[in-house]
Amino acid sequence: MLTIGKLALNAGVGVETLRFYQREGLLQVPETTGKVRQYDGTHLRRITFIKGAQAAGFTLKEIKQLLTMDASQDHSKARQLALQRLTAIDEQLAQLQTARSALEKLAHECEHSRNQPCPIIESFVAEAN
Amino acid sequence: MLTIGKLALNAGVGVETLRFYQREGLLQVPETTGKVRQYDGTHLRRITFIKGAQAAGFTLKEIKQLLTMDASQDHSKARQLALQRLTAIDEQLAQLQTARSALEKLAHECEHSRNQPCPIIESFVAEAN
DNA sequence: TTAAACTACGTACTATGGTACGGAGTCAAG
DNA sequence: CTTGACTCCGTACCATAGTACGTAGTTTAA
Repeated sequence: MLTIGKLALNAGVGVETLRFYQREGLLQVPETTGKVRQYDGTHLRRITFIKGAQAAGFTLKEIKQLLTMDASQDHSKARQLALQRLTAIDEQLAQLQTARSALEKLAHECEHSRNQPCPIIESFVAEAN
Repeated sequence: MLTIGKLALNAGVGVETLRFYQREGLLQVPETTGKVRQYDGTHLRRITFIKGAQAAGFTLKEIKQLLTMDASQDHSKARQLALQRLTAIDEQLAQLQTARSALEKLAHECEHSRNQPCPIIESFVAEAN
C-alpha cells in the first residue's frame, strides 16, 4: 500500500501528474475509509501502461480509449488504434527524414560557403515554393 | 502591394496566424500612411521562410533567432542551430523507429492471438520495466 | 504533543501554435 | 452615400500535457 507520493516516486512521475491523470479519468481514485488514499500495484501498473503507451506516441486521449478497450477485452479496436498510430509514425518518419537530409546538406553547404547569403536561411524560402 | 487578407491567401495561412506572427515579432508590421497596412514580397518571403523552417522542425522561437541571424549575416550561429536541430531529429528518429517496430510486432501478434489479454495493451506495462 | 512532512482539493498558470470574437474604423462598388 | 467586405486591435479561448500554489486537514517521528 502506497500513498500518492510513494506511488509517484515508484512510477517515476510527479504527484501533480498523478492528480492530473485522476482528473482526466486515466488513473483510478481509490476508495478510502480514512482521509489519505491508499494505492497499490494496480495503480502502479496503470501508470506504467500510460507511460509505455505514451512512449509509443499515443496521446492521453488515445490512451484513455486503450484503457477502456482493456476493460472490455476489445482486441480489434486496440489493433485498429495501433495501426493508426503506425501510419502516423510512418508519416512522421518520412517527414523527419526529408527534413534531416535537407538540413544536413545545408549545414554542410553553409560551412563551405563564404558567400554572403547563408544557404540555411536562404533555403527555407526556396524549398517552400 | 497586398492587404493582410491577400497576403494570407498568397501564403496559404490564416489572417489570424499572421497577426499572431506580428505579435510574436516574426513578421514585420509595415508603416502605413493611411490605416490599412500594405504588404509586399518581403513579407510573403518571410512567411515562406517561417513555414519552411517549421517544416524542418524548428520552433517559432528558433525561427525568430534564425531571422535575426539572417539580418546579421551570422552563418556560424545559423549552422549551430541547424546542427542542434539535426541532433534532435536523429533522437526523434531513433525513438520513432523503436516505437514503430514495437507497435508493428504487437499489431501482428494481436491479430494472430485469440488468447484473452490483448498483447498491445499488455506490452506497454511489460516494456516500461 | 507538537512540528515537519505529506495529502487533498481547487484553481491558476506554463509553453506551443495558433483560432475566435467583438467593436470600431476603412475601403471599394453600386 | 451607403452597404458589405475587409482591417485593426485587444482579449479570450482551444488542445496538449502537465506544473505550481494556497489552504486546510492528516500523519508521523521526535
